[in-house]
Amino acid sequence: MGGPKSGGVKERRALRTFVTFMRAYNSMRARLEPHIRRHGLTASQFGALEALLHLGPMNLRTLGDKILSSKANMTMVVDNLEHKGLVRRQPEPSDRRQTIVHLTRVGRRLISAVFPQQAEAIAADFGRLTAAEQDTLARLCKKLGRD
Amino acid sequence: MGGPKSGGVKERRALRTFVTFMRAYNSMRARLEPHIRRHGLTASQFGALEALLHLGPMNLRTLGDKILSSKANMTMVVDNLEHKGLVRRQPEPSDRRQTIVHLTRVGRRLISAVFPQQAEAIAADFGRLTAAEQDTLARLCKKLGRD
DNA sequence: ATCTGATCATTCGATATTAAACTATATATC
DNA sequence: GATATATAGTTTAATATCGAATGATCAGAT
Repeated sequence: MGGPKSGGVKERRALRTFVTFMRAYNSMRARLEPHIRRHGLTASQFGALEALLHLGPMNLRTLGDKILSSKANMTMVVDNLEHKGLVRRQPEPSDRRQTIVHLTRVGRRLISAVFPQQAEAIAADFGRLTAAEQDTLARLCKKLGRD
Repeated sequence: MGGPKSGGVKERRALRTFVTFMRAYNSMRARLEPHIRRHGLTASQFGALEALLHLGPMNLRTLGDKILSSKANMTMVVDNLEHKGLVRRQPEPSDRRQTIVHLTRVGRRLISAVFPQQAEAIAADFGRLTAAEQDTLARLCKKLGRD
């Protein structure tokens, strides 16, 4: 278990790795987010539009699961996207508890234009790593990501 | 540059790695944050208290830099910590623009108790990786984190 | 047919977060 | 010393975020 105060060797190594991991995440986010905001979108709004583009219309709950956001928050995000005319809500007759979110034509055009730029920025960012290094990173992240 | 629609091989690999990386981050955060919240602290509040414990009193700007948060946000975070009696603001006579944030005795006791538990939880989380894997992860994250 | 428990979306209240405008103070330049 | 520029912190307005409570609806059990 290590010393009583400073934590053991294992703990110190984990903390060191954790801090580096968080820094990498934040650093990448700091580089990528301004790109999205330049189009007047927040990260959540971008995530929602991207999910709708690539997975098709879905209800709020499912959309929230995709972008790792609570139900309560999705109401807000979809509200704001709706105000911008990028999505619309459609009642689901087969289950009247549900509301299906669709991209509007404007929304589809916007995310279709923004996503490739974002993908390119991500690729540029990961260009710091070789292909083999990316595969290693992905493998390690998968082990961390499971729950 | 790859195909006109789907992006090149490099881009697809980067996107795949990116998604896995984000999932790992979110998964870890989801496991660690409830732990902090059980003590009535938010992630930002925990980060601020931790910085004050390990680095000593500092002004709002510096504290914001440490926990990667804007000046405006620090005003709010420190406000809330002050309301809870965990920190106090102290005017800096040598530069009257500045306000130094100190831990109170209660705040110090709280973070001194909570931090080791959090460190332990992080260590448990990273226990999914071997020591060598953690070092590899840290090395790759360092390459991603620079800017 | 009705009751019970689960699910979907919304609302509410609190905190986080940023950008931009603002105040007060400090520093540099002339 | 006056003026210009920069910095620290706050305020404001907008969005994000969560937990908890609510209302409507659905599905399964009795």
